[in-house]
Amino acid sequence: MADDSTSIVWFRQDLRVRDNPALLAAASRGGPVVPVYIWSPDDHGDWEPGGARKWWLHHSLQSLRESLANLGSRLVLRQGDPLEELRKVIRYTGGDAVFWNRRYEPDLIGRDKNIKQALKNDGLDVKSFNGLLMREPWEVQTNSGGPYKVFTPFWKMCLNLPEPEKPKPAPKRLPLPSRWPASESLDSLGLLPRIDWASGFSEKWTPGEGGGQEKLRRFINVSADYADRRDVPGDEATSRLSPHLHHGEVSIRDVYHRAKQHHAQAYIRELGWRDFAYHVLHHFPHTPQAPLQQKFADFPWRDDPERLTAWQRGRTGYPIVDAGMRELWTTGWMHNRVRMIVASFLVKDLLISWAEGARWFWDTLVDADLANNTLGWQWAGGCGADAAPYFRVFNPVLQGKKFDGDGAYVRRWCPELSRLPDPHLHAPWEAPPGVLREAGVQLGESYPEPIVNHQRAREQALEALGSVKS
DNA sequence: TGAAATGTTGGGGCG
DNA sequence: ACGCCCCAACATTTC
Repeated sequence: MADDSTSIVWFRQDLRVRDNPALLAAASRGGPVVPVYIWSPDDHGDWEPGGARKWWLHHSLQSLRESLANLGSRLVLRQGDPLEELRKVIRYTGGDAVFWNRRYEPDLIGRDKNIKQALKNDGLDVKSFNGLLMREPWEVQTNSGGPYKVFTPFWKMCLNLPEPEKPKPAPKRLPLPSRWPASESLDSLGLLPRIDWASGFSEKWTPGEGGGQEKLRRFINVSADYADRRDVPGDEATSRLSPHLHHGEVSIRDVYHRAKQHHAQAYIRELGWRDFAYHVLHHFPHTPQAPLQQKFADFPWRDDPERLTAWQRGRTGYPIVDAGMRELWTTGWMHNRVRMIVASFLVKDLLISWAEGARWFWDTLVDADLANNTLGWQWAGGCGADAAPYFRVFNPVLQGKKFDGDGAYVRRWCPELSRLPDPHLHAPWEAPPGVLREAGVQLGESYPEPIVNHQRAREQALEALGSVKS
């Protein structure tokens, strides 16, 4: 292999320099390397990245540019049709190889396949790698050769397979080609919101590889408590790695091996859910749009814009639900236990379609991920893989008392309730008038009355969902 | 990765 | 001392 042959690395959902197989493959050829990112939102079909993720992407690209600068390189930013832009870069730099790490969204698999074939026809060396998952969707099969629809047997099978490889360090340096292609400015991609609703995000998040490594380090130190405390949203016992993992800023292999060293089995199992979500999405590519279980195809979900808005804005009158929705709006993220609670509330208490919830999460979550979002919402909706049975209805008051007993979470996100004593915090409408007055709470004024009666809503949901026939 | 309804048990109060 | 009731605590079943 000639030392001067130039390699293009097409960055996508792998915005890191450590343990990046495509980047390492390029670097190991010994010649110049051209890192490229192409903004092409039209390729995502109905699932163009939402507002929160675009905010994240902007900052992540900035961070990647700095990481590459530390290796003596730069990042070429382009927008438009990926094949066209790649060809322009190849022509300009005289590159003879293109490497990338695979993506798995249904719309992108087809696109990438076409690009690979076209570039091969151009006479280039084209290779793709796994930079995102412990197991790629097709690596895991039932004994009869089909896809899994239930997590536990899927995970059992995964545990029988050889371990994910150890992560590899970043390349030492990336030589520049003699001709450097033009790059658009980061601002010109228009990723930042016009109205600055994301100001709360930067207090909580540092997008990019450095921020991800920092979160990983912090989490590993407390990971011994994960199994016991991961369901307590007022604690910081979960990893908060999801947006970093989604954007590929930390390597899943890195996370896996660090967690394993610390015997964080319960956490590794959660990483397994992520692989499972990709597995299901790959084998059932219609699931972002339609329920996996056919019998739910025509379910008469309610169209109730008023209640949907109340849910979105955190004004349902159920403190744990409202706290979660406000955390989401303010920080672009929500604790996983609370995601289940608010999802159950939308789908079962309000009988609004899981798809409406998925849409809202898609636009507001910095970790919005088509596989995880689809699996999670269909789970809550009872219509997906390993779905919650229709009769499993979360009681928002009991969930609040059980997982936020000291009220730290609700008090943080619903400060207008913060002076309510613990016994009434999760059901303010049941508090005696004197207690409410004392706490400065005026139901219907400073905090909403419940928009539905949970007991009645539960019965209606059981009746409606129970009539679904297979 | 639930909750409510129903059933069972066992201890304490009390006539 | 005994039976009866109450009810909390736990277990099981049902949705």
